Amino acid sequence: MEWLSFDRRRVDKLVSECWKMGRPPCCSESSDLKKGPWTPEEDEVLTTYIQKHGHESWRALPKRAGLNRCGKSCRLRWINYLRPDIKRGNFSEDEEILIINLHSTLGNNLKKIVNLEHLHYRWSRIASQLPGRTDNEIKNFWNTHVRKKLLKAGIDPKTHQPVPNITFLLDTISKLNLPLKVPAIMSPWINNINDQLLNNLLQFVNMTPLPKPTFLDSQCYMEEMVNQYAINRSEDWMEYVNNVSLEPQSECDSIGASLMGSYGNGTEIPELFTDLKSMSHNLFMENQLPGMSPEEPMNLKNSLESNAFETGFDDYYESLLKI
DNA sequence: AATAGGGTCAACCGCTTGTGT
DNA sequence: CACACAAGCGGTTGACCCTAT
Repeated sequence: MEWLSFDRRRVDKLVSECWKMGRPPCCSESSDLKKGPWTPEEDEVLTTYIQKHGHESWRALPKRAGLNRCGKSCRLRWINYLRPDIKRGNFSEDEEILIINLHSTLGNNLKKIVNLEHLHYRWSRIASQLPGRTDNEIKNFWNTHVRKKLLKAGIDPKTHQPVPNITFLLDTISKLNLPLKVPAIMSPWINNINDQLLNNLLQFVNMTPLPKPTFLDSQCYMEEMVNQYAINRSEDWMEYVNNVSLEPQSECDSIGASLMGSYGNGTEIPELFTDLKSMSHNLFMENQLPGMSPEEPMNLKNSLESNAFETGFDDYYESLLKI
């Protein structure tokens, strides 16, 4: 029970620290300090106090100023809203371009190279280049405007690279003339055709490119999953998958799991199709790929739903290529 | 007119980093 | 070096607003 002891150590540490200090942590839930939107009166009190005394200690500030808020809340309110040099209003086109440029250069600083989930954008560093704008404001602007704009233009907002086009990928696959023992779209994983195609497919499935250092690992991982499943074909396989060192993307898991089902003797095709259908549905209806015409997702979905079970792999594959 | 759904953004939460002792 | 505390940071939430039906 390693995971349990880890959590417990952490919790014990926090609890003992609280007892030692003889007070609850800042902004604890049990505290009766006010939360939520600030009133104009509170703003006035905070502004007046800071203009008169500054903010050398945020923790001590609310008590001295007579505010029933925690220091953290006061700090946020001052920095993001009350500061006199705050520039309010819409972002200009120049600001937007600058944000995108800064995001592409500063944004890819990886805190931990090994895991994309830990990719942190340096909003504060970006904000420091835009006088009067706060990191919070830029972060919101990015998430609500710029991100969507880039996606619409077919650019991955995380990498600033063009997103691979599904039609192009299917066309490429069709030229490879693969045996259709498994759905052709899945073949690259087990046939090891070429790295670029596999990478494109992984990008397509995950919506973002895999980090370069782990790409080959992902390929080996997929192949190893196939081998392990072919050898064991038992519930132990899931245990194996859960214990490998490389963390797979969840979508890859789903494809891998589907692929495993058909790899050994091909008797689990219906399950494979079920997974493919739901996977395709999720990919095309929920995460609509940028750069596609509006009809494409629906066409593919219809094609999958109407053809997959009745006509078998070859027709299914053909129907994909016709889109 | 009512309301469902989506967009926006201020504020919060939890974790990390920096600093002083 | 270890610890305690403050401050900073990025991700997420939820209230509010607008628009389409």
